[in-house]
Amino acid sequence: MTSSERAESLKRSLALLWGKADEPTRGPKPALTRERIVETAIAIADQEGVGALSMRRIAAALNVGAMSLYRYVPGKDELIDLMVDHSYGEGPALDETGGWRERLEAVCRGEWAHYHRHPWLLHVQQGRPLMGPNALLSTEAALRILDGTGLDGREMIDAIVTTSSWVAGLARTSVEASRAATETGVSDDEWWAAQEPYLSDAMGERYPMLGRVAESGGFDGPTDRSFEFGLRRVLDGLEVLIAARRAGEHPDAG
Amino acid sequence: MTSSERAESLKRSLALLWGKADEPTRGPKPALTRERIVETAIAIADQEGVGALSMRRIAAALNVGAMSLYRYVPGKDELIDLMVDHSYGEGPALDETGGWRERLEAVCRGEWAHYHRHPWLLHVQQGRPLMGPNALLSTEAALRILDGTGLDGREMIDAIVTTSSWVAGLARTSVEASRAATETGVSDDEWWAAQEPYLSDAMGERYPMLGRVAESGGFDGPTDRSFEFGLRRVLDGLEVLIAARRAGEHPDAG
DNA sequence: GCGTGCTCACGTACACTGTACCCAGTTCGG
DNA sequence: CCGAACTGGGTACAGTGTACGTGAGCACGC
Repeated sequence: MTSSERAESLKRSLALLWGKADEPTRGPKPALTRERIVETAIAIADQEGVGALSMRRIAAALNVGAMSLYRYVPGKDELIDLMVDHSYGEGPALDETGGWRERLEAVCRGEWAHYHRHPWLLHVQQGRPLMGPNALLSTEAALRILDGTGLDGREMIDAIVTTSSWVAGLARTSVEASRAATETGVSDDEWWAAQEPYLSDAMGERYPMLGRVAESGGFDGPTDRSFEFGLRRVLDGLEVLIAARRAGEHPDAG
Repeated sequence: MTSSERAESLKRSLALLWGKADEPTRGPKPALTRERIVETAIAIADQEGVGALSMRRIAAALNVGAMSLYRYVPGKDELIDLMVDHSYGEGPALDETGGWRERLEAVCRGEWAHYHRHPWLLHVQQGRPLMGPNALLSTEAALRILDGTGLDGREMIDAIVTTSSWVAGLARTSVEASRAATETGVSDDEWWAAQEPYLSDAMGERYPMLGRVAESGGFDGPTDRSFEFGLRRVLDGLEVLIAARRAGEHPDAG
């Protein structure tokens, strides 16, 4: 794909996201809609994993030929762009009352649940997210939470980036662990049992800390406990900054 | 792949990681070594992206046939396991002096640099990481940092999981953004310019906060500034907990 | 020494993937 | 009513991971 081709693809995605693609009147009535394709694709990705999401698989679920999908969507990349933005439009609107901390906590819990509902979100391109209508709405809501905390624009963005990055990072290990368990049929217990001979060889000799932690049961994979722990720490860290801002400290001192 | 097949593959990976595979004496001398294959694969993944990492590509770089690699490695999954653990054995040993905060900060900076050196790490299975020798060593070193802070075993693990998750989450967006820029030839400016018409349509109407933040220049993608910001917040959050522990608070109150 | 059998490299083949291209059938505007 | 516009879909191609089979090379037991 050349540079200009990718630029063209970007324009197409944007037009699709904002529904600016003009529909023709001539010709036979379409058997499908873009929304039906997107929702079917999301259902497949949710249930069978992102690895099972192929154009042929989606087409089969819709009882059409594989190439018919390309009448509605320029390619798989653009379809995924649509899936991402569509998923952001699911949940209920956020409660806009309460302090920034409880509201930001609610956002984190929402993202945590969202990633577990749609694990494929963690496996698609997210470096330069297409800002669709629903993604914009989510960002706007998150920003509104931090309005009035004394943070400037950059800091508000960075605060949201920090919490979102943490949730995404943790959700990725959590989601992949549970997917690995169900897909491979190797349970967590079997997994650790297989590694145990090698680990216990190493522990006690060169890795004393690992041995101590293993005895206290620290190695049971990322759980909700890890989420609750991190949530408090990250919000505590933000609270330190916000308290300093409200006490009137100069930005450079934060 | 059936359940028992995956269990077998797991055992093979472990044996490879710990070098317990006994070498035969009969037959012709091998033309390759497993280490050479792993290092070549890492070089390709670093330079050309994980998408370009195919068995045929690796074999071509080593001047052998694609199937020859399967004499040294059971499959691509196991090769990636080896690549991951190999990459953990690169950096210099950590400085073991100083307070927990500066040492943990150094770990975070190390991971940040590590992910930028090997972006493919963020795209491989990490839900149930195979604990190879080098991975164990890194974990041990991180745990040792938190020894004596008053945290118990579970909390030490959760603290490390929290910082690592945040670094990984942020690195993923950062790495993908820069890769997208070089691979597609669409610069950051062009990217935002393409979206601008749609965004400015929405701003001012329904998304006032976004408009304000955009004016203050908050939307320039994840940079080192985002990293420095998050680093302070996450460590501040941990410091709140550790200070409470040292003041003798009961764990349930944290 | 020498055959036996283990181990090597590698070619072929198969089931997948995304999607470019082409063609036949449908439907509406003029 | 007829041509233009549009639809669905078949075929084909260049990729992927890897199962399987074929010879060639090397070390050991006799």
